[in-house]
This record gives sequence, C-alpha cells and structure tokens, in this order.
Amino acid sequence: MVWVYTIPSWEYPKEPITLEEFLKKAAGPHGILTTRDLDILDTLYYHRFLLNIQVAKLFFPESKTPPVKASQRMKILFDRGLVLRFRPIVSKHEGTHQFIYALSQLGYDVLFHIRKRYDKEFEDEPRWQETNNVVEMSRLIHDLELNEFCITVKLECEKRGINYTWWPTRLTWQKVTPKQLMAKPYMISPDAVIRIDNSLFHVEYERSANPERFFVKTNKWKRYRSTGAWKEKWTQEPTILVVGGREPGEVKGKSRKEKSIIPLIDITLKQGLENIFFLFDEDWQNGNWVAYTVRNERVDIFNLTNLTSWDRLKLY
DNA sequence: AGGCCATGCATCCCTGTGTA
DNA sequence: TACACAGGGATGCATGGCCT
Repeated sequence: MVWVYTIPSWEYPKEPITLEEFLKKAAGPHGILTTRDLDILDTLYYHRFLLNIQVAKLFFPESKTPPVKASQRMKILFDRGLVLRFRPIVSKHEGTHQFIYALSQLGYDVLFHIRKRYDKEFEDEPRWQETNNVVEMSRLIHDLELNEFCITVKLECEKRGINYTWWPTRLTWQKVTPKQLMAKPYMISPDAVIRIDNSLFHVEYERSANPERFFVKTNKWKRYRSTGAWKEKWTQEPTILVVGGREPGEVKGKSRKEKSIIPLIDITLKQGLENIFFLFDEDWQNGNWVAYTVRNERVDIFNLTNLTSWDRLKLY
C-alpha cells in the first residue's frame, strides 16, 4: 500500500450521546450494543487503530461482504460517538479512501463501565485518554501495518488449525530492573507479542529501519537475554521477529521513505545476537512464511521443529 | 422495535487511455 | 500537452425480509 502523507484529522460525530444516556439505552435485551461491538471497542483500545478492512476480517468473516458489514456497523458506532474515524489518502490502484477507526472518549468510558466488573486488568490501567489518538501519520501507519501483520498471521493460523495468541501491546511492556548496583532500569517494549502454536515471538515491525536506533535495541535485547529477565514475564524465551521490507518502499507527499530491513541483519550478526528472525513484507504478504536467521538460514515460522543455529550453539 | 443480513444504486477518488 | 471519460475499489444509504 502506498500512503500519501497528510495530517491526520479525526472526524467527530455531530450529536454524540452522553455516557448516562448511553448506559440507559444499552441495558436490557434490546440494548443498542452487542458483545461484538464491545469486542471491536476492546480491539481499538488495545491495538489503537484499525482499517475498515481489518474490522471486516476480524469481526465479519462469515458475511458475504465483510467490508460492507464492517462499514455499516462502524458507521453506527461512529454516529453514536463510540469511535472516531479518519479517511487517509492512498494511491496506485488502491481505489478510494478507506476509513481508519480509533476509540473515542465515550467509547472508552462505555467499555470501562460495562467490562470493568468482570475484567480486572482494566482497574490497574493508567487512565486512557482520547488525545492518545493524536499522533503523527507515520506512527499511525506503523500501527496499522503492524496490526495487519498480526491479523494476517491470525487468519493463517485459523486456516491451518494452529493455536494463536495475540497479546495487546500495552500489556507486553516489561520494565527490567538489573540486579547490579547502579545499573539503570530499562523498558522492553515490543511492538506486539504473538504465540504461534508453541513458539513465542516478540514482533518488531520496522518501517523506517533506522540502523542507529536498531543498534540500541539490539544492545537492550542482548542484556534481556543474558540476564534471563524475560523469565519474569514469559515461560519461554521469546524469539525476536523483525518484520519489514526487503525493498525500500514509496511514500508520496513527503521525502520520507520506507527502508529495507536487510542492513539490520548485518548489525545483528556483528552484535552476536541470536534467536532472531527476519521476515520480509514481500514474502508474508504473498503467503510465503519463510523467515531468515542472521546466517541466512530459512525457517518456516509455522513449523519451527528444526533447531535454529542459536539452539545448536547452546548444545555445544 | 430493533438488530442482522443481503442487495442495489449513487457517489467519491484515483488511474489509465483515447483524442484533439 | 491538456482534457474528457470509463473503469475499479470502496463507502453511504435506503429497502425489505427474518429473527428475538
């Protein structure tokens, strides 16, 4: 998808109703909300932004025309003030604009009021704010494409009958406090964490592929590994999965370019970081799920029975 | 009555192509 | 080169049937 950069401006409904009115109407057997609506709001809460086609894939898979269903339901949620929407500009055979949705303040309040009673994790959350949605376009696209990857893996798992878990990004952050005196705490904040069958992946979606920033990340990961800090959060060591373009991509309107992740492989090799895979957009988007290790070995991420070179090193 | 679903039609915007 | 127009992808909206 080729994006044209414009300043994102969220569209607000003309006559949103208040939380009190909403909860009155939402009650009872013929309330104006369904559990699916709540699931959609949940997904927006955890994953921030969704394209209409992504709502369609996740919540209307049985329909003959999922995008139509999705847009109809999302229009209702928008008119009632539960979501914000924004129509970006794309080009090159992509047709016309597709809506991007985000959670509104009312949507958060409704979700919080209805689900907090039996969903403990909400109570411990720092207060969410609608202004979280005001981000740079590059950040918005990054999140959308990350979600697209996670959704595509989910659908592929369903097709193959494999278990899949997609952790909400905000629940995967880990603050690591090193044991050594004077060492500063640091944050490990993956873009997403997914489990495919028995493999745990720590997903890094790299659109801008800045080598300097990546170098800093690899240092953090090495510490995270060597100190075993991952054990505080996960039952197995996560494999880092770097996802991004093999070829530099195009972005209209600004001098910004999407960069290839290939230079990052060299950095990783020189750093001696192991148990990390690289998966190219051009491959997974065409249904080819073969990732590469730093030594250019091919691995099928749906079938990781072969030992990786990292495992072999540990055995020696 | 309102939610859900299928369908049809209008409309919007981008792209490609033909013509003067 | 400039312009008009058709086609494609996607949304917006109205309608009608069925179900709870």
